[in-house]
Amino acid sequence: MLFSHWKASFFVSSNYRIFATKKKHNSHTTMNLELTIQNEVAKAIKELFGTEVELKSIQIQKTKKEFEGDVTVVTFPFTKVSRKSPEQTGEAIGTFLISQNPIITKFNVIKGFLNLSISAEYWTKLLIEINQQPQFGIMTPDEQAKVMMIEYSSPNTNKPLHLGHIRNNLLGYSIAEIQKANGWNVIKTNIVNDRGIHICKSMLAWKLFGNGETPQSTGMKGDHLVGKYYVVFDKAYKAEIKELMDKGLTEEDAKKKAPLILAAQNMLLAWENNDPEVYQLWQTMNGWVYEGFEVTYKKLGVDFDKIYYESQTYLEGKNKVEEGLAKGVFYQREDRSVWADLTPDGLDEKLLLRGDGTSVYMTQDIGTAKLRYDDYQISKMVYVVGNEQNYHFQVLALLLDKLGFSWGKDLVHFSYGMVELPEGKMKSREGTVVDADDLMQEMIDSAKETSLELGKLDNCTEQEIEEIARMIGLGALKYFILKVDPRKNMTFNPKESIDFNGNTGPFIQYTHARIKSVLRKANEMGVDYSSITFENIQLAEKESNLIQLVSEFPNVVKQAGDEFSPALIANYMYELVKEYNQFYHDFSILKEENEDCKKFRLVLSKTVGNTIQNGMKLLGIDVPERM
RNA sequence: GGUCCUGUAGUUCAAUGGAUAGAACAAGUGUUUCCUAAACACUAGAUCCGGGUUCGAUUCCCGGCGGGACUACCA
Repeated sequence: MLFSHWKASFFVSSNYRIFATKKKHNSHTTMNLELTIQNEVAKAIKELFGTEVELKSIQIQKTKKEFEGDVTVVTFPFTKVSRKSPEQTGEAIGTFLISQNPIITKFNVIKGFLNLSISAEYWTKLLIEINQQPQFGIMTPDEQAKVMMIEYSSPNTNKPLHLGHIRNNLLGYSIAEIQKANGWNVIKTNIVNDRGIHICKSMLAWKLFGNGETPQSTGMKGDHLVGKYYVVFDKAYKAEIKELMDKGLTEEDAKKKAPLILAAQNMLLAWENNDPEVYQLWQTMNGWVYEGFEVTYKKLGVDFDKIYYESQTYLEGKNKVEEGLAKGVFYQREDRSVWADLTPDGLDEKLLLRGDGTSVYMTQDIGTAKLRYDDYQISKMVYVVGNEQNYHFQVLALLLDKLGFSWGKDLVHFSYGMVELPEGKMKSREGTVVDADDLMQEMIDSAKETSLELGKLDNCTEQEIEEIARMIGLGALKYFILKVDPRKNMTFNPKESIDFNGNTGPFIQYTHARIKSVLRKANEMGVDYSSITFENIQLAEKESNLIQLVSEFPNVVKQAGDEFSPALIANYMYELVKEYNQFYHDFSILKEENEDCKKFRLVLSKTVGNTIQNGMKLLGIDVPERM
C-alpha cells in the first residue's frame, strides 16, 4: 500500500499535478488556439452528427512541416459517430469550420488528418499581445504561492566537485527556476555532508602525512587540497590491506582490521564526543573546502537560499530514531544497533543507528527533513539526487511516514542518471574523475580561442572578451548537460570537446546575439517599431510558424515543471532558434521596403529574442548581446 | 536471486498512442559585392527480438535478450 503510494510520488506526485493545474499562466485573449478549435470542432460534430463529444477527446496537434496548414485535428476517433470514412469525416468538419469561424481560412484532409490554416490577422494580433509581455510564459510567485523546497548539490566535504556534481547542480538550479516560473515559491537548499567517516579519512591522512600544508602554503584550492588527502588515505589504507592479506587474513577481515580504518573510526567517535582537538581540525579543513566550493558554485552560477549542515541535523535524527524505538516502530538488536523492519513493505531491514550509537546517512536525512519542515511551510519537498539512491529515498519516504510525518510519502525524488565516460563510470581512485573547476575553465578557454579565431570580438575590450567567453563556454557546458532527459544516463567524452556548432548552447546564444544586432541597427536607423498595429500584412508561412512556436512557450514551461524536465525547455529553445535562423536567412528585415512589413519582422525578431532570453534563463544560461 | 531505470543512424540526443521516426556531430557537397557563415541548403544512414491491445505502437501490456543502478554498521 505504502509502496504503491511512494511509486506515485516518486517522480512527480499526483498531488502536485492537481495543484499545478490550478495555476494559470499569463492570461491572454487570443491565445488559447487549441481550446478555440476544440470548441469549434465539438460544435461541428454536434451539428453534423448529432453527438456530444468531450473536448479532451478532440486531439489537436501542430501540423507537420510537410503539409499545408497550422493546426491539425485527428479525425479517426470521430468515425464511429460520423459513420463515414476518416477522409469524409474530415471534409465534413472542415467545411463546417470554415463557415463558422473567420480565423480558420482553409483546410485540407489527408487520410484521417484535417489540416486547418489560421488567418494572418489572428497571428499578428497574437504577436502584438505577446510582444507586450516581456515576461511571457513566466509566472511570478505571489504571497500566497505555496512553498517548494528543492534540495540539490549536497556535497561531501572530503573532495572537490566533479562532473557528476555539475549535472546535479545544473539540474537543481534549473528546476528551481522552472518551478518559480510556474508560480511556486521556491527555496533552494543545500545539505552539506560535513561529517562522517569519509571526512575523518581526509583529516587523518592530513594529520599523519600533511606536514602542516594549507591552501595558503601550497597555493591549492581548499577543496582540492582536502581531496588530495582523501586519496592519500585510500592509498595507505589499500597498502595496509594488502599487507594484512599477505599475512593470511581474508580481504574482508583485512578491510575491517587495518589500523588506518580503525583510527578513522576512532576519530569519528571522538568527533561525536566533541573531542576538542579533532573538532578543531574538522573545522579548519571544512573551512578550506567551503572556500573552494564557494568559488566553484559562483563560477557555475548556482546559489542557495538556505544551507543545512549534517553536523547540525544528525542529532535531531537520532532523537527521532530513539522516539521511534520507544514507540515500537523500530527495534534494537543485541549489539544495541537500531533497525527498521521494512519487510512488510517489500523491502529489507534498514540500519538507523550503529551499535556504538553513531548515526548513518539515513539518520541524518530524517533529522534534516524534520528541521526543514519546522523552518518552513513546505508544501512540496524535492530531492535532486542521483538514481543510485532510488532505494534510499524509497526507504526515507517509508520511514518518515512511519514516524508520523504526514508529508513523508509525498516527497519527490528528482532522480537523474549518471554521467559516464566512454570507458564507463568515473572513478576517483583511478584518476578518471572530470574535475568541475578544470572542465569549466577548459570550456571557457576554448570558447575564447574560437571567438578570437573567428574574429568575432575584434572591437571588444579585454574585459568584454572574458565575459563573452565565459557565457559561451558555460553555455555550451550547461546546454550539453541539460538537453538530455534527466532520467537517462549520459556519456561525456573528455577527448572530444563539447561542440559550439549544431544543437548547442552557443548556437542558441548566437541567434540571440544576431537578433540583438539587428535591433541595435534598427534603433540606429531610427526605425520605431514600439507600438504599431498590423493590418493587412501578408504572412509568410515561416513567419506564422514562428509566432505559433513562440506562443507555445508557456505550455512548454508548464510541462517542464510538471515533468521536472529542463530538457523540454532546451529542446524547445533549439526548435525555436532553428526556425528563426531559417527565417533570418530567407528574409530581409532591415532591407525590407514595405515599412509595415519591416516593423512586423522587427517585432517578431524582438519577441523571439526575448523568448530565447527567458527560456535560457530557466536553464541558468546567460545570453550575450554580441558574440 | 529481488527491486528499479534503460535499449532509436557510426556517435550523442529527440519524438502527449498518430501522417514518410526528427536533429546534431562525424563523412561528402553547395550558398557570403546582401541585417554576424558559431548560419543556411543538399546527399547518405536507425526503432534489440517475439507476442498482445488498437483504425493506428518507438510509445501501452506480457515474455525474452542486452546495458546500468541499488540490494553496506559508506555518505
